[in-house]
Formats: sequence, structure tokens, C-alpha cells
Amino acid sequence: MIRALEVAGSVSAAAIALQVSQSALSHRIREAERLLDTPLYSRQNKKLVATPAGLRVQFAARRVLAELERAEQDVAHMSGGVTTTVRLGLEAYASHHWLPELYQQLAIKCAHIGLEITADVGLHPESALRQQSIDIALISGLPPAKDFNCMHLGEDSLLALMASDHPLAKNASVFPEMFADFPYVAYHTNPEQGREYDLVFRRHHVLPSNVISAGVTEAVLTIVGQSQGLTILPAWTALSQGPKYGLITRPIGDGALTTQWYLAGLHQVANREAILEVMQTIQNITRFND
Amino acid sequence: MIRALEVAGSVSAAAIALQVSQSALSHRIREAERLLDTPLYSRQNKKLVATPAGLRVQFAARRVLAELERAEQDVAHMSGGVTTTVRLGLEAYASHHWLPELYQQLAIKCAHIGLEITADVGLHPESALRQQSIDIALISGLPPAKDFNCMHLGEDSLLALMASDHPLAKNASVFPEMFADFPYVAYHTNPEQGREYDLVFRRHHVLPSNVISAGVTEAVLTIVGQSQGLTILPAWTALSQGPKYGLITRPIGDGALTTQWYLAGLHQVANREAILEVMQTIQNITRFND
DNA sequence: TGAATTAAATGCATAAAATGCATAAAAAAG
DNA sequence: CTTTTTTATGCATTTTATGCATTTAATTCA
Repeated sequence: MIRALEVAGSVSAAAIALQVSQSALSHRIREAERLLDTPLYSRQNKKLVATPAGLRVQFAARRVLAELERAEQDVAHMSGGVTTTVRLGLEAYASHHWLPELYQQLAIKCAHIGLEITADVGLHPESALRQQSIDIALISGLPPAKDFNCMHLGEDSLLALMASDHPLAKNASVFPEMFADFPYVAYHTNPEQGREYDLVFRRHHVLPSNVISAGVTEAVLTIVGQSQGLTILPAWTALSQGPKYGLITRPIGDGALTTQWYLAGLHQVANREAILEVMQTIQNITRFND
Repeated sequence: MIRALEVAGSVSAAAIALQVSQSALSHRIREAERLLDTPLYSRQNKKLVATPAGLRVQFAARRVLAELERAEQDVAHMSGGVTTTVRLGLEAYASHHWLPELYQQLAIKCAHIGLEITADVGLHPESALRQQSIDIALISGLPPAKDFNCMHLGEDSLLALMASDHPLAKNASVFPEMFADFPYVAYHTNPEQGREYDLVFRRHHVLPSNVISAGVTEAVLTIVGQSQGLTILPAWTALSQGPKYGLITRPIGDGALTTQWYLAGLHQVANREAILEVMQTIQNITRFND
């Protein structure tokens, strides 16, 4: 109710959203205020303005509903042999060609674990972890915060991606200064946020002619394929994803630019063992020796 | 109900705890299972064993109840002018002689903020922050994780504390090797956890003759006063607390051992402004120039 | 083994609660 | 000033929760 009132902005609109009569909601609000012994909304005028206490309750409502929704979803997954659900979140840059194998392995080793995958939790999987919307994050770059249960997957070199008919395609490798002549296609609007900024552009004092922001990895690759644009991805992703979009890869400079892949899992969570199991399975599957 | 069943371990015991009849509870369990379309408890024998789904729901119940209790408490504080509540947690080692001034300042500057203090959240205030049981943590040692809203309060030297009639009292300062001859009184059982381990014992390859674990700062100081024991505290705490327990302070070695005090606040929380306000007020009050 | 004991489930009557209707009150719009 | 819109209220009704009495199931102990 609190949430519906917040979203709808009025009692009658919220009543429609909740599929009850306006009267019922009015009664419920009144009852809530009686129980808390505090007005939650100031109805000086017909607009519904939450009091400070009301705002606090709205905040609680968001958190509680989020938790209940998660729990409900997990429980729904738990019919059949599935006993726990583990939510895996992949960073924007991650590849996912190994996911089928993960499903297979889990089905063999621990059929009781249900796997739920969020293919692209954006550039900051750690905050998704913190919000408990995922249990495990696949992260590249710097090691995750110490309070996560961290596992190192391996080192990966960064590759430049471009269309096969790109002017730079004839070069064996792309040197940092070459980025200055072409648009750069990135996940995000602000180039300073990406790891490529630190490793390539800032280190070599070059900036691409312009930056195209794509928002999703798929879009990044599509745009690169249809433009003169360049992008940089970890080899793991670049080699498995690039070909699908008709892209070719080139090492950057002397090829010494690398990034690290990590798994970060939540500590102190209900399905601790299952999380560890999945993390270990992923580590086995993705060993960077193949 | 879920929580009561978990705590009580049986339907009838939970019914008593919830002040309803055993029948009512039985009906409610049945109804919950019907709604979720999943058995939550396996009643093969008369013991009540939660199914995996039941465990998941128990986990959700704990989180939801915790949030509801927090919200209820906050709302209760919000009668009168108080508009937001900020929970401040002090690390085990922190002093609190400045708290009265904080209350005063807040009363003048922002009467709408209710302050709630947890005097001793232990050695890991960050996890209290993460669990949202506090909004601001007062931390010493290393800077808190980057995803907290961090504020540096100042540098503080570490001092040794001992009873006024301690054999080492005649020395102007305590040298690391001297710790080997006396028991060391600490907050925790495992000496490796404390900051003194890194800064004093490990660095100088000495270990105290034995370690007495006290659990609370007050107990640490009391024990030090009544034994031949030594302990190490930041000067801020040592100088304000030590005298109350008849303890004297001595610099350690050349006095160059220092620690940093930080405030860490939660980001992305309902009462963001109030948290910042309180953090700034604390920073003003505790400026390490007095 | 079998009676006693204890815990949980069930059917049904009843109590409690939420809801909706009709309508009033209040505020904004025209 | 009237109309329209939004919220509140009293009361009847429906829905839901609870308790009693009883049954079922499992464990304990003679």
C-alpha cells in the first residue's frame, strides 16, 4: 500500500493499482497511522504529501518488498529438486559462451542449485552484490572489495575490436595514438569511467575523436561493426563475441595491456555453500588455460 | 510467524510465543504453504524441519523483520520535531567524551535530527554499516571501503596504558620488546586481529606473555587497572578514558606509531542529508587540534 | 507390545478484519 | 458559484483469521 501510494501519488489512483476501492485504502491508511501513532501523510490539500515518518516508512517498504519479491522468486524456483537459487551477475564486458557448460556442470554436480543469470548488471556489479540483487558477480579490472568472497579467475589481455573493413584492419596491432583518429564506442557516456581510459588513453595522453555511448555490450559491438568506431574488450569477451558481429581483434601496442577477471560472492548469506559451489564450478570451467 | 517457528522450534511453542492458539498457527502455516505453492516444513515426524524453501523464507523473514523493527523505531522517534533518525556506531576503541557536545550542537543546528548511538559496535563497524544497523561508523585504522561516504577526522598516536603502579610506569616510554614480559589485554581473543599486532608486535617480532580477552573497551581498561597487563589505544581514547580507570599512558617507542580516525557513512540511504549533516558536525567537534 | 503422552492437523462455529457502497466533506477547477 | 475531483466516514457485507473440540500421528515409557 505504502509503495502504491508513493508510485501513484494519490489514494484513488493507488486504489485502482491495488485493485481495491478507494474507501478500503483510505481505511487502511488510517489504520496504519493509528498503529504507528503518527501521521504518515499530510493531506492539507488534496495532494498526498508524505510526512518525514511517511518517507521513512516508504523507504522500509521498498526494502521489504524487494526482499519479499526475491524470496518469492527463489521459492518459486524451488519446486522439483532445486533447493537453493544462486543469482549470478555478469559485468557489462563479460562473455557468456561458457554459461551453457556451467549449467551442464551444475546439473551433474549439484542439481539442487538453481541458477539465475543476469547477463549484464552494468559496469558496477559490486553495487548489485551489495543490493543483494545478485549473489555472485563476475568482475574484471581491479580486485573487488575485501568484504566479498573473492576468487581470481585469471589474467586477460585487452584487445581492440573493429569492423573487418576498418582502415586499421591492415595493421597487425593498434597503437594508442591511433585511437585519436576514430570514434570510440563504449558502454558508458563518460570515457573516464572505463578501464580503457586509465590503461590506454590517459597513460598515452590520447583521446578518441569522439565517444559513442551504447549502454549494452551487444549494442557496443553492433555499432562497432557498422561504423569506423573502435572499442576495447578483454580477450575473453572479444574473441568469443567479436566474430558474431563480424569484428576483428587486434592487440593494443605491444600487447602487454591486461586486466584481471574475478568472481565476487556475498558473505554471510543464506545459501552460502551453494554460492561457493557455483563459484568453484565457474572457476573450473573458465580456467584461462584453454 | 516464520521467525517464531524458527525460534520456538515447534508449532505449539511458537503459538504460545505469538499468543495465539496452536490451531491458528497451524492454519496459518497451511495457508502460507498454499499461497507459495510449496511446503515450507517437512512434518515427517512431529519435529518441525524447514524445507529448503522454508529456510529461504526464514532468511527473508529475518531481513524483513529487522527492517520493520528499524523503521518502527525510527518512526517512534519522529514524534515531536524530530524528522530523521541517524544511527551512529562507535568502534570498540572510540572515545565518547565528545558525544554530549554532539547532542548539543545537533540540538542547535538541526533539531529535526534524532541521534541514536550504539556505543560499541565492536571491531568491525563496517559490517554494522553494511547490515544497515547503523548509518555512520566511527572507525580507526585503515580508511574504510570506497563505497562508503568517508570523512577523515585526523591522525592519532597510539599509547600504551597501564596501572599507575605498574613496573613500567617509571619509564618515560614503552618499547616494543617490553610487551613480551607482561600480559596484553585486548578487545579480542585473537591478537592477530587487532591493529596493535601489525603495528607493534609483528613489526618488532615480539609477542606479549599472554593475551587477556575482554570483549568490551570498558572491561579492557578495568582489567588493565587491576593487573600487570598492558593495552594499546589511540591517544584520543586513552587520554579521555584512561584516567577514569586510574591508568597512566606512555608513548610507544619513539612515539611515531599512529592511527587514523575516519567517519564512514552509508551512501544511497533514505536520510542522506541528515547523515552528512551529522558527519560534518562530528568532524567539527572532534577536530584533532584541541 | 500397548497405553500414555505429546505434537500437529482438521472441521466447523465464531470472532475479527477488511472491504465496498453510499454519501459527506473538502478542495480545486472552470 | 457551480462543477468536478479527491479523500473521509458510517454502516452493511464479505472475507479472513481464530479457537474449540477432536482426530491423527508419532514418541515415550511401563
